[in-house]
Amino acid sequence: MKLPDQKSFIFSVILAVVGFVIVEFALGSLALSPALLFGAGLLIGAIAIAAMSSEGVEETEVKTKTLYVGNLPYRANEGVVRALFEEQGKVFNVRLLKDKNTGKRRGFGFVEMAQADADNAIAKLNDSEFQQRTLKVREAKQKQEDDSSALRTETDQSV
DNA sequence: GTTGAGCGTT
Repeated sequence: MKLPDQKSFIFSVILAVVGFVIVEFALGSLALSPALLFGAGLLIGAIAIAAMSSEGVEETEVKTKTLYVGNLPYRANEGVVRALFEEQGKVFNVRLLKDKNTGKRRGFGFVEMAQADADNAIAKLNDSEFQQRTLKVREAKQKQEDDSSALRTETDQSV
């Protein structure tokens, strides 16, 4: 059993609270015991979370790898980069980083693809010309949260 | 509206 996204989980909790309130109003008019109302609310919440979880597990089997894309032209947006990488495989996510203060594009970003397609995209798109600029496509360094045993970060703290 | 080595946010 695996939990869905953090966003889906939070949404499930909200749904559980809403279900609890609904049960309160529905059964409250019947003048039942508060303990029974609380139990019914927890039951509705559990059913809601189980339903949301079963929906999230359906597509959690895909193994993705994050790619670092550098030396991008400033005029490039996420749509063009996504279209470029989709020529090599399925693209799950594209993030072009912008400066937090000014909001301008910083000229690099991250593309999330499948593992095989990601390796193919590196070989095809690295040092390739894109809008008169030489792209730098490499494997992303750290921020990817995946169990890929290829890169294992070991803490070098001395005993 | 500008610039040009780099590894990041919900």
